[in-house]
Amino acid sequence: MADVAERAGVSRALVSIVFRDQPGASRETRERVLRVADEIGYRPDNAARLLARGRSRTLGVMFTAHQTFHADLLEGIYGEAERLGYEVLLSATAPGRGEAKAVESLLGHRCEAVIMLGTGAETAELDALGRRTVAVAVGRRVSGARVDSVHTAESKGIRQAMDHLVELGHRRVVHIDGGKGPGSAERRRAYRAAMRRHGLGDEARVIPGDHTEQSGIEAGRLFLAERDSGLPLPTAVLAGNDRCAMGLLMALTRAGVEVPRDLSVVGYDDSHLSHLMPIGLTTVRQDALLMAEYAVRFAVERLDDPDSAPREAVLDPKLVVRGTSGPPPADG
Amino acid sequence: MADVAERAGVSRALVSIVFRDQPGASRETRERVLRVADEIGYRPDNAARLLARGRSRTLGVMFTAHQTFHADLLEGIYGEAERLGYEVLLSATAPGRGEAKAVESLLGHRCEAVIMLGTGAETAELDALGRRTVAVAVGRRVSGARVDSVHTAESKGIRQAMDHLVELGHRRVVHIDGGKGPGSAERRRAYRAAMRRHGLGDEARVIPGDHTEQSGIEAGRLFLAERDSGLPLPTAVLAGNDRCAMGLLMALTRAGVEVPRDLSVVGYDDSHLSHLMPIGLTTVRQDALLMAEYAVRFAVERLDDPDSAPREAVLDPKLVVRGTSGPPPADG
DNA sequence: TACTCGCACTAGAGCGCGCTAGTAGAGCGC
DNA sequence: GCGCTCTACTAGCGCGCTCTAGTGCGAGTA
Repeated sequence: MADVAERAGVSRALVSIVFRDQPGASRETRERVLRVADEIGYRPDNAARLLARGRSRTLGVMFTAHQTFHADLLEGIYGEAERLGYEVLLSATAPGRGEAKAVESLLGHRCEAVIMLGTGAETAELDALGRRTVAVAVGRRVSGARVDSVHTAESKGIRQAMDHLVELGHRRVVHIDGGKGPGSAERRRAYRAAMRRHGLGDEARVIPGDHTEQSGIEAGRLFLAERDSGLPLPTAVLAGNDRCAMGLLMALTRAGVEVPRDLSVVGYDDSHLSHLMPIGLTTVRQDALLMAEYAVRFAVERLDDPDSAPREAVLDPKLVVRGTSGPPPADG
Repeated sequence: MADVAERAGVSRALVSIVFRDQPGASRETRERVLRVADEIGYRPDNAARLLARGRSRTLGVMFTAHQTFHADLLEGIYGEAERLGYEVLLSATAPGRGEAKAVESLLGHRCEAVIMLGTGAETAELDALGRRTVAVAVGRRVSGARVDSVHTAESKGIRQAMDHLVELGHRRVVHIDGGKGPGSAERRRAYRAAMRRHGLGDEARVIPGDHTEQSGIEAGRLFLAERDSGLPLPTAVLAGNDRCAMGLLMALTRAGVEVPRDLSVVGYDDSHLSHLMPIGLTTVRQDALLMAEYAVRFAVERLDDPDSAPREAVLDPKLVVRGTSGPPPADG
């Protein structure tokens, strides 16, 4: 910076003004400074900038590497953040790298806020984080913590899916649980409620799982083992999310169970994956773009007014009927 | 920091020593400082740290949000970086956010090196970047640029896949190109060479595409349209990568073309996806973990010795035969 | 005793910027 | 001529830390 100033024949302060696009420099000086900077390859140093300014205008985003829905969200986050003049830093959770680590990394790099995609953290942990910094949880309902949240009305989505299945004639509808995954508790509850509402309370069955393909595969194996020992297959399965649904589909199809003839499958997320099955996945769409926008806006607005009450955006999901759902088999 | 020093009755310098885990502080002072820091919630400020230290010990990683193979790589990168005492910052490319932007963001945050997963940049751009900072390209061969690279021996992988297909009896093997995607040029070349070697030079056919599901879908549509106008289907397709293969599979299966009975499909990457098709995808495995380790090590070693010549790690890929490849139809 | 040595600790410069307070000079009215 | 304002620019402190060059002190050595 000093070099630039000297070469351009101005003070360092003026160079600073030029690079911050602030008024107080004439048109020609501005151009001269920029030209000189370009010549000697000067680029303002972020660390020093942050230090001097006190604010980083950077949002940290924690996500899970293999969660395809997160990739959808990321795109939206980048867009909205740019529009509002914020930078985005990413930190992934992965096997061997827990949420705490990912968040520490973000905070260590001076993010002013942390947006957590699909966190599985306890309310108390979230609250602690929310008190230490600005935090937004996406894809999960949070109550009693100093954290904004953006999620879809899980119950509505599940209800739509259940109505769809029951209308097709299904009765033995099983739910594969999402474990501690975001939204799981609500989905489970909504599933139970819907079953009751349709007079199928006795048929309700929840299989523990999580939001990975693996848990879908395991559930599939379980069903097959049950069938082999004489029990009937469910006629429809409501998976915890699309990845789980994909795993289930794979396990079933490999074993010769035909979807949706023998069994219907419904996912949740409408992630990229959903279009890609040979027969499209019937699923519940969450509007990733809109969720991303809300998340960023919540973070930014709370930065401007840190003491406002935690907010919650609840978006309406929408059932997308594709090829994996159909009438139950005649003997079902 | 000053607060901590005062409360603990020591100088700021000593607090610094304690937090950097450096020798020069007695056991009890160390504990006292840490206790005090904990009490008042002090955490060292990264920006100031970087500024003062001159080094950030942070690696930047550019990746593509929806590229599942990148997620595999990320896990490996985090692991190896941690082992070597480096932090990792992520920046995604996405629609509306090009590579240049992603890289600028990383550099702006003081990453000492940039690891680019699957870059489509020109050699000249890479060279310019390599001169400005330490850069490593993963998944793509780079020559003539001041950049280290890690990739698999594309030609070997393609050759294995082609040998496999020809051995099964295929002759009309078509290649869907990966466009400007990493490794595409080599794969295309290897495909042509393999066809010639098998005496099928006249049958060689490359369809332009890229590394997305969409391009697989389009290729599928093309094949189907050709079939409808009386031309024969290819008997096997070598896709640019797994995502492309998935798209192709979807398009074909929907149209009633049965894989591998009517047509065989081979992918490239052995990403997460490959296991998930109802019939597993025959594909060429790239060892993501090993690639990640090489990438990180190259970056770190070049930081220690910036003037060393660019290095290249070429790993051996391995054909993984699953369910999408079989003998060609009798009339093929 | 006088000296070196090692350990625990401190003073203070400096990292590369942003920002506040201030200056120089041009233009204007009276 | 004077004071006034406005624009274009500058001096220099401070952000929170690291790091070099020290100081002081007790133990070991000649």
